[in-house]
Amino acid sequence: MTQNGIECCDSICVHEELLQKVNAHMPKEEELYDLAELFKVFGDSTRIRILFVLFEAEVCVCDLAEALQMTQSAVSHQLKILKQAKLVKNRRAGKSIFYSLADDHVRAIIGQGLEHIEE
Amino acid sequence: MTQNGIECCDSICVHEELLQKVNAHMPKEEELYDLAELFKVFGDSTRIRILFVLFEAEVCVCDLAEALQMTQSAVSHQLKILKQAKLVKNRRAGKSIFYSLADDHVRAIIGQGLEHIEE
DNA sequence: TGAACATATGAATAGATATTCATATGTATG
DNA sequence: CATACATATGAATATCTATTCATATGTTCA
Repeated sequence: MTQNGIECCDSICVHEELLQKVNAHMPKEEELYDLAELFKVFGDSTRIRILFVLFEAEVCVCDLAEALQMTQSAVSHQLKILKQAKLVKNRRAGKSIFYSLADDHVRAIIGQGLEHIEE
Repeated sequence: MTQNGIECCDSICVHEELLQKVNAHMPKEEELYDLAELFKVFGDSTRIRILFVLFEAEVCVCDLAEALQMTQSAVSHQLKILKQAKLVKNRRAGKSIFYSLADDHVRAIIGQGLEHIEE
């Protein structure tokens, strides 16, 4: 242990205070898991592209597939994931189903992400 | 085609205007990819937990391992990923290496994520 | 310099995931 | 009601990824 007391890492001198502070502020297991699951949804360029389309307008599945040059099935699978994460919502109009952004968190999160990578 | 012109989805009547608008605003392939890569880094509960520890203080690897009850190796591998994404930085102090948050985007992004899941 | 310690890293493995293909569900229309 | 169309979904596969294990790198100190 040195004068300032911040020396590391003998098992004897693990920083107990720090560990207690960390444990006090660490979210619960479930919240951490949900948070990771949410970001996982943003962590795929196909889904990111879908979200960028929805930034422009409410769109039906077949237009999404056309816009992104993807299979209807692939788009549909990803839309399901986006919907489960409550990032998009949909409504039926005849045979078609139109998707749109669920709320403004999507823009906010992607906006922050863009800021970070554009440094 | 119906009166209002927003009927979908015969190949004949894909919404050309929409597609053009989408293409005009869609980021480049590389930017989309980088964005997805960034969120992928947030999309793992181990890395989220590491970031929450770093919210409290600058910490060495062995304390991180202790705090999270993980192998030094596992922590080190994840720290590498966080560093590549420029979410954390490090400095050497003797034998130890201390990690800390690279900038405030990390807090902002996680904050937005927390807001979303807490609805 | 050599021993002990803190961290990094490569290879291997087990588990997760995006797309494809085939098909089911649900809706409008003749 | 039967057909065509738009979307959803289950299974299979190929790819990716987090952890583990063994070991390498880099630092301190005697």
